[in-house]
Amino acid sequence: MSEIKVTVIAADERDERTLTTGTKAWELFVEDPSVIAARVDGALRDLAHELADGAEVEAVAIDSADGRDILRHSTAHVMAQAVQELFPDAKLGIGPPVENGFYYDFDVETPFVPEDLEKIESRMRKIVKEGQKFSRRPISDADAVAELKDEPYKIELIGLKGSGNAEGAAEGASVEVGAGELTIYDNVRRNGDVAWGDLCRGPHLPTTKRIPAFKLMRSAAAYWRGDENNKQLQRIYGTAWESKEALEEHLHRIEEAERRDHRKLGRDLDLFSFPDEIGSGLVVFHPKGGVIKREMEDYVRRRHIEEGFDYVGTPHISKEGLFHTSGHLPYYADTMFPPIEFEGANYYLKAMNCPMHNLIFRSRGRSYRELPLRLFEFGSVYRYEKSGVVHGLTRVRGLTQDDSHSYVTPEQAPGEIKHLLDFVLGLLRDFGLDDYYLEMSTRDDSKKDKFVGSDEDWAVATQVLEDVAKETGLELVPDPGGAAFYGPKISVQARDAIGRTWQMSTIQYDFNQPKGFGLEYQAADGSRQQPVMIHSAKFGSIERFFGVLVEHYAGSFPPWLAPVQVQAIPIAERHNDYLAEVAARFRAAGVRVEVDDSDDRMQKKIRNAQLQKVPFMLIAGDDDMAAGAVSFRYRDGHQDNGVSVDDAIARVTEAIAARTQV
RNA sequence: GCCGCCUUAGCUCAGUCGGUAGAGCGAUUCACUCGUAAUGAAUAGGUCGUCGGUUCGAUUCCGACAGGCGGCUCCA
Repeated sequence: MSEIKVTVIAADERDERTLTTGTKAWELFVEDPSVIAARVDGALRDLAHELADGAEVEAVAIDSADGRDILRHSTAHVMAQAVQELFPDAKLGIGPPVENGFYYDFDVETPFVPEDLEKIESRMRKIVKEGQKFSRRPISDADAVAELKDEPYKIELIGLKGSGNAEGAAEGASVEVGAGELTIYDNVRRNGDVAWGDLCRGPHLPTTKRIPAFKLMRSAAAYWRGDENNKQLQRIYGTAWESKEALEEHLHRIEEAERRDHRKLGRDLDLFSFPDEIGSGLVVFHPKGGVIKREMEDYVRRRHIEEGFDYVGTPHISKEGLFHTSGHLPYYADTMFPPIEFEGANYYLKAMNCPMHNLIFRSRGRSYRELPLRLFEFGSVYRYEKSGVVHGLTRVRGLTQDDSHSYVTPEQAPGEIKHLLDFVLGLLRDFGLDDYYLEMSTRDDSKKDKFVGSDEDWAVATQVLEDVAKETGLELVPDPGGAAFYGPKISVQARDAIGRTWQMSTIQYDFNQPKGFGLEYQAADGSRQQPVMIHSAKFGSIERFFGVLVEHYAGSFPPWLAPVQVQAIPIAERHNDYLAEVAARFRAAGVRVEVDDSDDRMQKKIRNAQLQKVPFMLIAGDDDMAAGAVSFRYRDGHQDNGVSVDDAIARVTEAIAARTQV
């Protein structure tokens, strides 16, 4: 038996080891049970991988990012085995790990119901307990096709791999068939019987016993290879973790997100509702939600004017010719409500504001001296969102954009885009969102019929946006195919308090609409030139931004946005008049204050104010009254007693003016 | 739009193996006036999402539609 040399890498340490030929990766890590795979020369491998001379080997722990992916992928296999044992006719789709879990798609006659998931889960526990070995077996394409003759979807994937298309075949398909040779992973029982097998490139855990904690979450339909023209398969989502504790924490995080759900908080805090009588995806703001909405709008309107925008107003509806000129009807008709026939013309609800703003630009001759010309409004638009996608405030059918269009010379465009980006990021910061990245949405060159304009114009527009985006130094994520039909866009993705990201602001470079509308300005040399227009929505939509703020703050708004800023609570009825006088002074200082003079006990009033997440509770009893003072109670329960009324007003108004959280 | 699940009082939810319903919170009224998260009592409130079908009888079974939830596709 000859010797080989390998290098074991751990953290920054490199350890040269001399081993006998045929040594498997697991032999290097026997003392560490958390190691479930190895990275050999940069590639993830099973622990059963045989090491070659000169190999560089790194342990992959189950609680690392790669380790969790492997764990979840293996758990997906166990689930698929359980499903096929319980439902022998189920055909396999794909089963990759995803963020926080995994899924596997199955073609079955009847969709899974919750009781099925329970059965599958208990069968999975049995398989885990059995300690079946994940055993890798290379196989030729032809043999694989023969062996998988009953698995039509797998055979389709093998065919795609042959055409070099596996990566694009479907999200997650690359975990089944990689670029190189095919492999099958057999699940082998302790007595050597093969219990189950699946086409898969791996790697996997050594045995099913190494799955510490998992849970099936839900089932849903999903189109085969993500294409709505294909058959729908039944997808089961699950999650798997390195320990029971980690699973519990994950489930707890889900609960936390549910606790913040803006749809629930919107009802609890009496902010807004979606009356059935009006229609799906159409929101009404109640008085308390209206306060927040108005504060948002007032502030944003003021900031736009400070940044050189002119406030304009346009109608919600227009004859169809306008949307032909803008390109909406040829390219965007599916997203618009059907027309209303009226006085011999078809009227459409507008889905975007830009055509109207173009008409304002065109209403008279324009000079280069007017540029950049910046038009801004809160424009209400209506979009026909498919019934299945409507979701709370984040996906609605009627929305209000804080929409602006900057008309500039081509030379001014980069500067204007930078101006808009700085403005947008500053606004988001003012609302407490200070963690974001940019997304660069470009045209999909393979679907040119979805986009209007020449290759050259698109190239210029994309380049200009990309240059400015890079200058910010923010993380820039490509989004191929995500552009609007008339031009590429940068969007700002903001992370909220619990790390979720939301698409907010967008900035789009448009050379098409100026052409379509025949927009022009007179240049210094007397010639007529075509401006570039730059679309920009800062919140994206008021409704969505509202929803994001509710979740970001979990309903505990900073004082400047809180519907009720101060809730005054008398200890006993005899303090009502005193607090009413104090409240009048707060009101005179511009503070939104309410006095709770109901019959409830003081403790109950505190509880109510707490549940309403009011930032300042102002309590007064005999002691305070005698001293001309009040006592603060904050949402976190801490108190500050005996504060003079003047100081109390100053404290509250300062917090409001500075837009700080308390 | 597609697949699955769901819809009972303002909210959260019981319940009826087919004989028209109940709790807690909330609301109203009365009593109580209390120093930092629920005082007590009484009262009101529901054509059981809508429309059809089966049935002597439907909130319950079946169907269609509407709305919601979770996904897929799509998106501010």
